[in-house]
Amino acid sequence: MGVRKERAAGTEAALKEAARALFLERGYAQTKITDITKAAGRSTGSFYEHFAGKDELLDALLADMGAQVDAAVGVGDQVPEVGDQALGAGDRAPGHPHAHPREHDLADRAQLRTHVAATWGVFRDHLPVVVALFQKSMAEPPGSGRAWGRLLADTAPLREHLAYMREQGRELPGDPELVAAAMGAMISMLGYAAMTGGAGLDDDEVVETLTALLHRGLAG
Amino acid sequence: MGVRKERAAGTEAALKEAARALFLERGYAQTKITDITKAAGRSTGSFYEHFAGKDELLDALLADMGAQVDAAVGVGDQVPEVGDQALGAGDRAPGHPHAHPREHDLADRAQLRTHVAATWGVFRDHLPVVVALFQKSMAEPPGSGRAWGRLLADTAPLREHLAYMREQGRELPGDPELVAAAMGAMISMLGYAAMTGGAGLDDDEVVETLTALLHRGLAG
DNA sequence: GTCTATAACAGGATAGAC
DNA sequence: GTCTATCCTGTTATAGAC
Repeated sequence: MGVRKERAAGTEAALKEAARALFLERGYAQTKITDITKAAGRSTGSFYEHFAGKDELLDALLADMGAQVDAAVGVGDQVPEVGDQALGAGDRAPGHPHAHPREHDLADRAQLRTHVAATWGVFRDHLPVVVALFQKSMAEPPGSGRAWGRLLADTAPLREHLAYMREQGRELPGDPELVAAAMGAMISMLGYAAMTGGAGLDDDEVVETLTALLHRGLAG
Repeated sequence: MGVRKERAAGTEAALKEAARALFLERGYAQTKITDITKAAGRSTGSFYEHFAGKDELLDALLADMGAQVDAAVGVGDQVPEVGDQALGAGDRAPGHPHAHPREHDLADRAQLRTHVAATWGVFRDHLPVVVALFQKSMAEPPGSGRAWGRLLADTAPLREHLAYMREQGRELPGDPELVAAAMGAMISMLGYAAMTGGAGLDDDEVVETLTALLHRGLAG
């Protein structure tokens, strides 16, 4: 962190960092490759030396995020699936390493809260990437139906938890798949809106509120 | 409906209809003006005789939708605000005519269901426009914070209901504004995903499930 | 690896005849 | 009002020197 920035960090890192900042500020589609190179202080030609295009850059950012999330939660540890649920599990590398126990009881307030908080935390910690991913997925052809497929995929672990609950005789508000999708939709959409614009919002308060709402909703 | 289509219906109507179909199929951003004119069997130049651009075309579609929704619910009638809540209330014409009673009790299952069903119905009945609006708003610069502002605006009536409930001494899962936003986020995101891809989904089942989830969540 | 310059190509919007 | 033809702008991607 000398007078001149850590240019030694490498062009690739500089491009990534610039991209993160711009994706968060202007959005994915609005950020042109030349914007990124300009912000990073590099040339257009140099960009293509490192990435085949904007999509591939986002892939790289996604991989970085995946690695950090994995490192943060540890393999086989708790609530890793909510990280996936945040968005992008479908786009993630092959074979998600998380073999997650379906016995987590979401009717238990503490466990539910942990799940909600984990998702919220991933949003918070990787906002630029999550935002870019979200925007990109929302720009897809509606007719493809991929939004639904993604939502189902991202909430699959949640669905498993709910299915297990039902097997235990607990009464749910509806089909586990649908309820899981509804929960995921709520958290991700609210997360996107709140974190890109909810200035005075306290993360704990939001997690607390969502937990309360869903806890009552699920446990009755 | 003769051999050759009702070309007499007018170019403007043809363009609108083509736009609706394409917005739903390919998405708003991906639909080029030339795509619309081609589908409508008109020329590029003709398009600009009727609309200043794609945005203005969407405005026109939105106005049509607004008129239909107003006609359907009647002024001063029940649950018109959920129509707004669906999306776009902020983009709507000045002075929303709906003076909606805040005394609606969302802890009452029937009233809650009516609200949920109304929102869902607007999605269903005006899917192309809602989808286009949704996509367009998600493409905006995240840094502008408009997503949050829109969510708050669209759920304002909901918030009023919740605030009233709280005044009546009922305990909510959290701040009315936040809870309303969460509810709106859930319904709109799930609606988008489900209606653009949830093939075998039954509307009644979804409304029933959402109502159950939220009813428990709010009423405890 | 990095740069400058430029090719290649959308896509939006307009001009002017009919 | 509608058409065809064209202009113009912004962006991606590449070529080729350093």
